[in-house]
Amino acid sequence: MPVSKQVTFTEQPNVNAATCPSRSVLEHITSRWGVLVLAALLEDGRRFSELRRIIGGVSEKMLAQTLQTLERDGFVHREAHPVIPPRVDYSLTEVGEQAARLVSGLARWSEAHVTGVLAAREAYDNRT
Amino acid sequence: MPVSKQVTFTEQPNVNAATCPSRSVLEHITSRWGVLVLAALLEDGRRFSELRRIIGGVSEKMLAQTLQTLERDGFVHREAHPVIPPRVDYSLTEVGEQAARLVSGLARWSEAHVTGVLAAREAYDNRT
DNA sequence: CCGTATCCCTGACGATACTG
DNA sequence: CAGTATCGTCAGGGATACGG
Repeated sequence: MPVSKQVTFTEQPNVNAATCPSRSVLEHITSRWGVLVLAALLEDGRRFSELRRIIGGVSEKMLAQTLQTLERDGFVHREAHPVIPPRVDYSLTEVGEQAARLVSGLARWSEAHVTGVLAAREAYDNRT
Repeated sequence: MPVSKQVTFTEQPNVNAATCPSRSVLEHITSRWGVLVLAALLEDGRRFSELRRIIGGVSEKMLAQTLQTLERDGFVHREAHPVIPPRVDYSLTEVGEQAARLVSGLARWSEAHVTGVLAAREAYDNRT
């Protein structure tokens, strides 16, 4: 790749970071709650309330929104059972599982290096 | 991992998503400009103005802020040359290169699947 | 050239209340 | 139980101006 080219991940000229469509995919799967939802579903299919409990600190609104976004992108399958009380199961699709494995790998890498990063931060802060 | 456990990536009980320290690492390397900076540096060391040009649409403020964050975390090495006019070179550290390869992989995966995702979105929107 | 400082605004997010 | 609706807050990020 020539030096003069922009970094766009699309190989198309004149497509900058802001308008690059793959950015939206990346943002959805690496979002604050997207990562945790994918990780939770990677282990097993879940109900809404299960997800809410397993992922600590997520509001109903954000969980619903995250699940809708991931469903719309084709990463999550939603199955509503017409029973009383309502029951909805969420699971990963084929591509969703690929995505989940990738972000999960990134998360595990972060976890493995968090000590070193914390040390680096302290060293950085302690230098005048 | 037992079903009853929270998803925290730390294996520590009572540490929820919001306070999990590895989240901050993940957020820094997957941030809007973090991804693009790492990708740009993965190819080659860069000067500030080079990065600004290569990454379209980034403000000086955000580029400086992103580079500082990544430097503080120990992912980016900053070398200021005491010359007139000022010249500063940025490059990846060892861990920074690992991080860059991972996020770059995720970015390439996103790029490869963007067509399918776009189709999924349209299908989702067209169902009543 | 390489940033820092300031202002300001959008939109992400949480809290709360309500519905099928 | 599984959401939707509404409101308020506040931090991310752009624009601009200025400093070393």
